Amino acid sequence: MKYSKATNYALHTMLFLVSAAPNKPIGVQQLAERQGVSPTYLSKILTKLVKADLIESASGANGGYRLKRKQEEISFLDIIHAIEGTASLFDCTLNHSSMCPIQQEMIEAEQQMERYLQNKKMSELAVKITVD
Amino acid sequence: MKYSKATNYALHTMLFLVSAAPNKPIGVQQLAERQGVSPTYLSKILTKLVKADLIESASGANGGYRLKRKQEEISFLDIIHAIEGTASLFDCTLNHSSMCPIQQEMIEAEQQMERYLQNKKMSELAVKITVD
DNA sequence: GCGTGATTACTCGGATACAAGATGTCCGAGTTTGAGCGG
DNA sequence: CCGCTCAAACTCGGACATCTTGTATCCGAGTAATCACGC
Repeated sequence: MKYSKATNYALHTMLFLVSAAPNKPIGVQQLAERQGVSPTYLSKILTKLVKADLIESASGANGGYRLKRKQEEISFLDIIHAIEGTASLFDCTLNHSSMCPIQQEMIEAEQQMERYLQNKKMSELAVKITVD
Repeated sequence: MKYSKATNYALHTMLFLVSAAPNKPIGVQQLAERQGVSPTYLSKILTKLVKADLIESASGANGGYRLKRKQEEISFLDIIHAIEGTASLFDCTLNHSSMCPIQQEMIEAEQQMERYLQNKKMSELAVKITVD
């Protein structure tokens, strides 16, 4: 089990957008070059973020992507869910007579992690990245 | 990101072993049939549990698998780590100048989940499965 | 100047190629139990 | 009754085959800003 690279790209892109000027859209080329990934692939990832209503896109010349919400209203979990989906990490394929106790514990464990990510907002990190 | 089916099989097998007689080894065929999976595949999974020192195997006739530790000393995390490995869920592939702040948060989030799984012992579930 | 059209710089979406890992199967080898058989 | 041998019931491990998913590329289409040109 691993988080996908796409999640990695998404998080870093969001972090960059947060630290950039809020109004000017930033082209996908610039974002891709910064992370060493192809622009076409990154745009595919960003499309998911657009559909999740985290960012918005401006087409045409001088187009690009910019935040749609405030920093304080964007959590790690929002981004991760946009990329990885919201399905549970664990599926009990066995058809028990009753609800699977293992499944219940796994869901609870997962929620522990999600609660933390839900409370982590982009604004907390925006301070740290003045240089890098 | 998903937990693998192997983890599912491993957890259910452990739960069954916990609720069974502690001394008599249980054959892989019986375990496999119960979960609707091929015996050869399940044995491959159980080999990992053996290497993790959670269970032990007895070869030859009347052989099989049995617990190596007490119920109270086997946590969900032990089993999951045995199957999925202990590597971090998130890898920042970008080579920052400094340690990646995103990576740090993700590791912290992951530890939230692992702490919960570490504290969940098999003995807690053994009670629930009298029927199922 | 001022509209109008062409060019340019972008995003968007589908189709497709590629790679890696998860999933599952097959088979030969080693190991223990227990039954059968001969002394 | 004892000991030997042999078959049966197991696990073990490596080598495959297959399938799904993540990763990445290519290309045509649409869209908005900007520039050029003619009036």
